[in-house]
Amino acid sequence: MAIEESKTDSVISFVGGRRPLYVEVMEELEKLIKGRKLQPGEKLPSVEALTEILGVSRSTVREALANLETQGLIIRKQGSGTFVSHSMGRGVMGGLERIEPFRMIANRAGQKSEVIFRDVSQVNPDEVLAKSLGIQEDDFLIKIEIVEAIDEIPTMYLVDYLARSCGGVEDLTAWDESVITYLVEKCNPPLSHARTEIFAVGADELVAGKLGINEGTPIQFQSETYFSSVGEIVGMGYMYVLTDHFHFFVNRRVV
Amino acid sequence: MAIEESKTDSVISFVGGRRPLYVEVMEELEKLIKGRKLQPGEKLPSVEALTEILGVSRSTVREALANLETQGLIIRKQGSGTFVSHSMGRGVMGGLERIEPFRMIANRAGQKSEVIFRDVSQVNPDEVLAKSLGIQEDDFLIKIEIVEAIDEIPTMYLVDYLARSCGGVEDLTAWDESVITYLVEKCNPPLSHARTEIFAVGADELVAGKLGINEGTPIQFQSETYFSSVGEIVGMGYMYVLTDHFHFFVNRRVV
DNA sequence: TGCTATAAAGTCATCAGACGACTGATGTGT
DNA sequence: ACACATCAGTCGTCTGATGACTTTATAGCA
Repeated sequence: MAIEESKTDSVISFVGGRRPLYVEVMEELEKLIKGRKLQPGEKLPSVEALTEILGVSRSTVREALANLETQGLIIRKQGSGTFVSHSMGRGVMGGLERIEPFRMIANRAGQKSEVIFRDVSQVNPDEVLAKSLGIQEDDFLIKIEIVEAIDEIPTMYLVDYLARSCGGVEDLTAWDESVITYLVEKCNPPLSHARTEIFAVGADELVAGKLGINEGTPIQFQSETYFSSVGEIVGMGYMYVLTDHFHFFVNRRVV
Repeated sequence: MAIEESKTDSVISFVGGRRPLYVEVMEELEKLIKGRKLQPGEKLPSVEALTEILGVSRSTVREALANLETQGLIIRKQGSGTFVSHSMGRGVMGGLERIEPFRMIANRAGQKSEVIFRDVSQVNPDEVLAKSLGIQEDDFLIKIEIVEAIDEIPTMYLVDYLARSCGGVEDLTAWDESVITYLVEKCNPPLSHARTEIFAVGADELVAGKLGINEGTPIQFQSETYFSSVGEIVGMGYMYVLTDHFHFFVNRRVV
């Protein structure tokens, strides 16, 4: 079935129309699982049944299921069926292994995040940044500073540095969503993956001031490198998180 | 092609013989990528070519590729080809998103880890553990305490609690590799995935004593839940890490 | 009745072949 | 020099058939 035809035949609605069908199927099933229409441990409809329900072929269903299994959402058992993983217990959140706007993660955890400080400026990179991003020290970068509050408590101080190719100060100033969203939607090539290093440190004067805490307070420090879909480094982010009221988690899998 | 027949027809060698074929294909390709036979950014043989090379069908190759893409090892582009991800840059390390013995992670980072304290005992669960593991408080668990040193500096204090079904005190005492390895290789059903929550806290008296640091020193605290391949919780781990000499990182991906 | 062995149904795994859709390069005409 | 058409390569999707494994139902026997 061609994609164009399937717009009418398939239960699945196509928004972009460009993405592979199996991705749509994945998202559809993901919604069911995360929306608790399917309980942990529950058996999914058989592949045959899903082809009926979703209006796509077996191959497509199977490819979607394969991916969901790799993501740990489901477990397939030959001869038996496909089941929702028990690890999808409470909340079914995506962990740090996924790149998502902070606000989205917080919301899913049932907490309300709010930007209480934001500043965009143009700066020259220091030695470390220049080396990381592969540019000269007399080149410039966009610097975005953000302080987020969770339930009205300042919880996160975030500093992002983006390569010039991602846009100008005006673009980022005008942008009223997250930096992540900007990198994914407005950059070309778009943000594809990142590497985050995680430390525990004592808050220094700057951070303590931003978050309204005492110097030396234990705080989580994350250093993040942003990669575009072609593998270039497009930016770096530094994050200071007070884990008293909010914390991150990671879903891990045996190789 | 049946699995039995493919033993002779396929390039892939079957060790267990029980696992799905596409898993074998995945491992084969993974080896190529990690062994740097295929450089980051390099184009993989086409699906058609791979069916030839590996002696399996198109569907199987595609399912393997789908999974590898979800794992972030490769990127597929319709009409263009399949490419090794650039994130496989230096060293091809797995981050926290993969479950691996601590020592393996440390070694890859060029650091030498050593167990300087280890104790195995049998304990009753407290309320939290009993609830998490779904057992009674008068049931019992295996408790494993470990202190690891990196380059001879005590860096990590690890406490694991395993369900009784995983084995007895003797088994764990005799086991001279990591707890992770034990859960993967000796448990039935084996360890499949885990969820780790990450905090920054000040070291309490116990931890400070174990690691030889001052009370209140900023330290990373990880709380981990182990899931078996059938989705049951098989254990929990608590980890205190001094991030001065060693730290973890996470590879993140856009949806 | 109660147990066991066999049969059947259900489901995932794999194979094979076909065609559509997209990308990138090449070539052609203005 | 530029815009457009063409074409080969490759991934995406569909279909039908068969194998392997699990679970359930059934038949037979003690």
